[in-house]
Amino acid sequence: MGTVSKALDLLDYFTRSRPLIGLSDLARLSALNKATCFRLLTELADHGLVEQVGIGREYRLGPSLLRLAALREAQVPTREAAMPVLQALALQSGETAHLSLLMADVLRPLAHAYSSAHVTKVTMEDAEELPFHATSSGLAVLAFQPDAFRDAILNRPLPHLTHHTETNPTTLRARIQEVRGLGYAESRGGFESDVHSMAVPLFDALGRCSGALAVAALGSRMTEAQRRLIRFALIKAGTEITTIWGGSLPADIATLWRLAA
Amino acid sequence: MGTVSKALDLLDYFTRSRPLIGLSDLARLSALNKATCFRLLTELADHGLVEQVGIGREYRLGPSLLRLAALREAQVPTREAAMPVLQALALQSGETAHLSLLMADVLRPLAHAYSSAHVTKVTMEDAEELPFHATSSGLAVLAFQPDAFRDAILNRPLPHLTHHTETNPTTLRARIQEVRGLGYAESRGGFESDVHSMAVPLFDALGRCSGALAVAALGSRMTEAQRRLIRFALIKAGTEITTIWGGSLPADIATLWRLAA
DNA sequence: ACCGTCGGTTCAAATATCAAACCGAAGGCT
DNA sequence: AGCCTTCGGTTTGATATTTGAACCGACGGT
Repeated sequence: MGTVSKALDLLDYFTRSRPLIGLSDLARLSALNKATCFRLLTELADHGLVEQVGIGREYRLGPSLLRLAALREAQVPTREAAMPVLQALALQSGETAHLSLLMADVLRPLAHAYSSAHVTKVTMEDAEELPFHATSSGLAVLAFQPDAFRDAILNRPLPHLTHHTETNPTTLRARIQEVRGLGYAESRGGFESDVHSMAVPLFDALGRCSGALAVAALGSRMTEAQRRLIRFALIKAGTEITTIWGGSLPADIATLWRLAA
Repeated sequence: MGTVSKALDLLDYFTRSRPLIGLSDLARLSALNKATCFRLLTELADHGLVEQVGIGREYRLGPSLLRLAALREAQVPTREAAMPVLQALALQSGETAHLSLLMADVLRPLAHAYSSAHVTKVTMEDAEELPFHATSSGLAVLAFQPDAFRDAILNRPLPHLTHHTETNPTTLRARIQEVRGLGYAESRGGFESDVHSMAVPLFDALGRCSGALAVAALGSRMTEAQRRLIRFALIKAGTEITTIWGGSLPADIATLWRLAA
């Protein structure tokens, strides 16, 4: 692994639940030498990607990220453009809606919107990464990736997260094939017990499936009528976001979704 | 310079006016070997900090930046929290308002808001960096930095940008001292001819001056009455943003601003 | 068919990383 | 107070990685 990767890996240790990390902690977390870790952090800090909160204190993500992200959004409007649709989806479905993006080879939640229809809801603040095999978003995205990518994902170890997690690559391939045939994906408690979710793929201006849009609800609320309603709302919202992104649906999906509307 | 710095420097070559860069171009721009540049880009791409638009095509900033920026904003609300105040400032002043942040050792514009009061306005899209010595924001920030930082900035070469740019370190020190005494900074055509701007420092929760708030107008519109109005609006908005950020004003500035209100 | 340039790859020579030990300062515990 | 641990940060010399120049094959223009 290259030096740059080591440095960039450090950034991923900062999460919502662990926003501040000291040098020694980070060295332990990353299994890097403390001296190396220090040098990497210093270089990251020189560019404003991390900053130190005090003098001789912990590190946190830095302000340059805001600027780079704003630049990215200016060129490829992604998050801001999708937010209104995401909020409408949460409102219509009465459940938690979230949007995930494929970042290199991991799927990460980027934005979410809650409904106030129920006091019990699926929260998204804690999720850092959505496993492909155990979430509806993951399956939706995987169904529209090149074979090599899908194979690479399915060939690495697939952790059991709940007792409902499907981890058999062959079964998963079949489920993914099914997703292509239906135009949406579904997961029942594969990521978190009691959470039932449905997702549709999103396509960007390059024609790639670069993310997924999902609605997650408590399993107990997922009646047949509710599933129909969510599927309908997802397809509508998915079409909108793909359009806003300047993307276009694969022909078969376009047909499927048109019929569902 | 370390490997990581070289990689991170690459990110700064992407701008609003040059959002897509090919490998060879970037190698030339950065004066890096093409092989090195390629490897660095590949590592950046593996983490989603850049991405390739097609196959064997140009690179652009990647989606992971959105996620990291969202994480930073979640921990240290900066941009989103200041936007409403910034917009109100543009409205009140009838001119372009902008907010800049100190990122490591450079001052960069982070957000701006326009007024529709005049069809001629100062635009901010193109500015990538605000030179400390030639902008009101730069002077405002510099006035509240540790001596070592100020000295480091003033000791490096200070480019002439217009025929009004002040580049004499001694004179600049005096102007900075003046800024501390007034509680705001002013610049007349030092960055761009015909642009007259005023700025106040902003303070974060760590007590540092980590940015500046400015109003920039065509020099011809900067009447004495207008300057008074803008100074008043800036002080009000600056107080608000510092408060929102959980920061507090240095005692002398708090007094100055209270008297001005 | 030629030329220049593109993105990407290869292999000695130069440079950065590693592990371990060390430093002064700060905080907890007895 | 005194002791002990941990903190952020620095140094060392052996080792592994990065570097840079030349080199591909492919593409587009002439």
